[in-house]
Amino acid sequence: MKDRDFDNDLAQKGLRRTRHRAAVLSILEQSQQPLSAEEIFMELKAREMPANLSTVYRILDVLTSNNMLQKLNITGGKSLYEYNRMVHRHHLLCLGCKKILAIGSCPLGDFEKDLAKKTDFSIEGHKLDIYGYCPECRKNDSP
Amino acid sequence: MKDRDFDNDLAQKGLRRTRHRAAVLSILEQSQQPLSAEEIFMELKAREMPANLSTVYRILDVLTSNNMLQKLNITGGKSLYEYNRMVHRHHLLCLGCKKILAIGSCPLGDFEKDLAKKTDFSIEGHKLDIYGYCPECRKNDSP
DNA sequence: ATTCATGCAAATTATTTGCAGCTTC
DNA sequence: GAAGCTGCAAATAATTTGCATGAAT
Repeated sequence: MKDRDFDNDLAQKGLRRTRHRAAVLSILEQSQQPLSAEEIFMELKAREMPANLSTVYRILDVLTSNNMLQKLNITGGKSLYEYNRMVHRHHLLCLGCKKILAIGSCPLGDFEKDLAKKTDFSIEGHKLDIYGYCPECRKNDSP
Repeated sequence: MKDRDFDNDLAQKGLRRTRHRAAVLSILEQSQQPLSAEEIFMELKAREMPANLSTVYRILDVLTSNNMLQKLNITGGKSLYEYNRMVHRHHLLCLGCKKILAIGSCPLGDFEKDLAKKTDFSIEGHKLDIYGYCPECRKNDSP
């Protein structure tokens, strides 16, 4: 039932509806955190719908270029993917335990307008990630 | 004479002063753009001070962990490094020609305070990259 | 003299690609 | 049936590591 919705989303974008694509969308839509290709690969296996890792990468590519997902390059290591909820979203990362929280609000609207004026760029978007230590890690590491 | 300064900087951090380290600092300090490990590798060769690529990576690592450089993971491909000028700096990337401009100002001070209050994180820093099309690329691609 | 930096080659990690067979339209 | 997914194995790209040698303290 869940996956029906994703099938429609895929069709609307003119993409073929395959079990794997719908499943990837479902996994990311349900996840609180952005996931790596490999984590998605494992979750697919857990859902009895195993796919090859390269297939996972190809699916993530298609869905990202169709704006159904967003690709995050936060760490320099592996890329993370999240369901694109179409609301403007940023991330707060814990430097200790590496957990990632999504942040709802964004203070950059006026700043971008200003910047466009100053630089004569057309501003298309931005990435903002904020780093710190979460309450738990601060407690455990207190000097 | 330039490199003397960097030697001092290295010494102050308790790091050994080697020609290669000073040269990497000098290259990045003089560069308008963040550079990749490979670009630095080539620039070292151009300056008649060739180093092995893995040495370059090791140098970039040390200098980054000592806060003399900043590592940027903007693209998901190769990491870029820039001289840490200790002023708060962000980047404006052209999606067309991939040029990167540094932006001086940052609007996030109050936002971070707010966020710290709401989430109980201690905020240590952030990364902000802004994407758009530069004047030239807009001219060339106008539909 | 000791500690650490470097070069080299080989290993690792994340991701991409070519091609044959199978699904979806 | 044609277009285009998928699996598999092999290729690539960026970065890391082990070890012997050489340079900085």
